[in-house]
Amino acid sequence: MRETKPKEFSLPDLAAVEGPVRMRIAPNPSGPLHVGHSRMAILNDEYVKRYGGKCINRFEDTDPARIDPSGYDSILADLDWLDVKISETVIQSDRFELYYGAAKRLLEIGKAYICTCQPDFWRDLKAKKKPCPHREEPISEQNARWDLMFDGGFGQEEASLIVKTDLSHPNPAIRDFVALRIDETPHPRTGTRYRVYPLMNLAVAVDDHELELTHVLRGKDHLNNTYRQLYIYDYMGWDKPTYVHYGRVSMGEIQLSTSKMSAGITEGLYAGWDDPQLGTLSALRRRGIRPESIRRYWIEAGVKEVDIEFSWKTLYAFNKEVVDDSAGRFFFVDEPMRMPLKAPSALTANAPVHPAHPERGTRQLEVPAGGAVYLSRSDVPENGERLRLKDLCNIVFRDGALEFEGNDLSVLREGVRIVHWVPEDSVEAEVKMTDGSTKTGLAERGIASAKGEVIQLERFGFVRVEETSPRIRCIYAHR
RNA sequence: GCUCCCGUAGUGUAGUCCGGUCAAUCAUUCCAGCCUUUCGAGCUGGACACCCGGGUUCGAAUCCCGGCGGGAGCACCA
Repeated sequence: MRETKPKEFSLPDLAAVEGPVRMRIAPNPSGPLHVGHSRMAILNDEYVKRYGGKCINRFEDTDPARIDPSGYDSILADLDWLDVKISETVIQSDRFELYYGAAKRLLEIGKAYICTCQPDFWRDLKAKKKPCPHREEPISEQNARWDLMFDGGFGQEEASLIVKTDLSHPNPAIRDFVALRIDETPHPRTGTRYRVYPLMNLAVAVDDHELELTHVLRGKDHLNNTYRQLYIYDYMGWDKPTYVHYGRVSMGEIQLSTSKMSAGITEGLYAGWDDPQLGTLSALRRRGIRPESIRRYWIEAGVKEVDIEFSWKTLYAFNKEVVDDSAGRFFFVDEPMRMPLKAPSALTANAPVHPAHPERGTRQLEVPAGGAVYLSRSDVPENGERLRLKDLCNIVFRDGALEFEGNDLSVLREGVRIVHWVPEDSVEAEVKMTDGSTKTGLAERGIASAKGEVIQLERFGFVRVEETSPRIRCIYAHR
């Protein structure tokens, strides 16, 4: 059965939808969000938008050593910028009692045990499909050890609560898993109030159930975690949400590892989390990449379980579409070379602010008689070569000067190149590129009024004007 | 090593469940042409794919088997 091709790309329908959905995004507050993270946020948001319901933000901060306290705020800001609608935010470090309760119950119904083996020893046994000596000990023993865990009778790695699955499970990743551990590291939010920390599989299963989620969307790197969490659901007799696992995204060259970005910042390699070299959302925002473009990208990528390669080219193409209509045009000359212009009189260019919108007017650029213009080094013509100075006139280059050669546009048919230029009264400007370099040059004066806007530097690319004083500073977006 | 998942053009994606209308969709990319004003703009056109091998069938991208390839997990991280 063939259906008419939808003009707009859209996500496939979710399975098992009965009324409003409840979904969640579950960031770890270890730093700001990057493009990779934006996928889960946007996908969840899209489905909640389609079916109605709620999208819950849950901070997963159950590893005190891996939290950057600024993440709680920066992630919320990033989500807001992405236009992801959060109905409610919960923080796992507020909910430890809930996890303890579930863990205690698992212990009491014989589906969990407290192990005091050396971790390596326990892992080896597991690999051999053998139970550790504590696995089948009586409940009284287990309870005694539970108390010791909480009272401080055990130190880090001396005891942990383990959920039983199936030791003979063919997949070694699914056999018994740790659910509660002891950690003395102070937590940024709760300090030393707790010393027993849940691990993700316990916390996630309990929360997904408590929050009454209908659908869980996650990367397929969590596939085995899903299988583990399902054991908890079964033991507790909970209804299961519908899981969707999407494939891995390979992002290519760009640096996305939170720890590496953080290290790069301290080393001075990057100016901050929003350095244009990075793939953080704050960096993209600075460059003028619009959230709509990112959203469209992830919608087109879909939720298939295949691994995909991220294409910056495609994202840029989408962004160009979003941004082009409102981007005013300006001339910027990189590596400027002063070229005397021999013309019979003063010249004035009336360059359109936007070629598709004549109603927005023109930029008037004056070249006085006997004056000069600047060209980019790479545009300097060869002796005898003719050029079209865009929106100004035709010239021929002879003996180090540009000679006026009328204004007849038909020369373009002969293959004469068109180049951009700036007059002598232009202002210094710099463009921060995404490879960390900076291009300096001259821009027409009018650019000073475009602060904060995304503009197109003709024949150079789209940039966002970040500062206009004391000097013009732009961040490069894409061509 | 063990386990699981996946395999349509350069990159994504539709189609695969319910085999024919698929000599395979759309987007992006790339190339060419057009355009008396830019462009890396616009328009038009073009190029590029069903991992391989068997089998079932009148007919397979779609079903079966085998191979190959890619990814993930086997953490007291998430």
